[in-house]
Amino acid sequence: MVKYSSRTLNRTFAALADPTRRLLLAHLARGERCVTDLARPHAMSLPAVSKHLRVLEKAGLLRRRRYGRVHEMQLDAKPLKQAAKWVEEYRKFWEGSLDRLAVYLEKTNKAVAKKGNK
Amino acid sequence: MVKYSSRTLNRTFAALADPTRRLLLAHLARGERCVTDLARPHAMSLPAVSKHLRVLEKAGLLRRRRYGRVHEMQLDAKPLKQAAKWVEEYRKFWEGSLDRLAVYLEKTNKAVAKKGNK
DNA sequence: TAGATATTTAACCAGATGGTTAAATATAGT
DNA sequence: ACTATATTTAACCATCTGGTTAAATATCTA
Repeated sequence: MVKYSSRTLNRTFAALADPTRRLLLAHLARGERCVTDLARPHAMSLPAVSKHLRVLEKAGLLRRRRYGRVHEMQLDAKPLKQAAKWVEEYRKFWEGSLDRLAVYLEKTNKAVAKKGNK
Repeated sequence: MVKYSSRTLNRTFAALADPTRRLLLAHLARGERCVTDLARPHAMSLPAVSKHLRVLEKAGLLRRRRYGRVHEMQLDAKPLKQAAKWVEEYRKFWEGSLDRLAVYLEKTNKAVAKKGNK
């Protein structure tokens, strides 16, 4: 068993739950970018993107450095490591999904038989 | 590159962002459970747990079968597979984090030198 | 049929989220 | 000093979220 910080997982998964933020991370994965560059491909205002970046920052998924008026963002994937570990705990369950389906169908049939029909 | 359904990832990550729901999944991983059993260890009302279960269900993370008045829940981890794949795309970034830190420090020093101090 | 049990639905509430526009702040360039 | 650029902050709004309590629904048991 791995030890997880609940708050960290909350923030990490919540940050990943938004498609704009996942795209921002993907862009960051291709190098540091300033806010304006990161915002350009998104059909939304700059303040909206700024907010998304702050969410990612609070989740520890990016670091910010200021060079004059320009804020340079850098991906920090470390929180994803914990998230990945958490998800991996369930790997055996999706890998065994066919066996599980068989059990499911068997049980269903029993239940149907018990009720007489449908 | 893997193909992801954005909606599925939205729902999966959002479902995982709540600690109550993560606990419910952990309990489900130990076998099927009815709503009352799942609710017992949680310090909240039954309708609250019922809502959480519906969120998990809509995210495809559990299947529900009714035996009379009892609803039996079963973990379905398949959506986690996609989530895991998405996260894994970033593995190289957290594994290379030390190299990245070195780059970071070097750049910082350059910037500091340029500005003269602090 | 009456009463207990399992679960959901409804109505409500406070606070978070994701967006907007307008204004403020900070820096850069002329 | 003025103007342009990069970014945030503020104020606002609609919708979602996570909880509550009370009532409805469905089923089981006596």
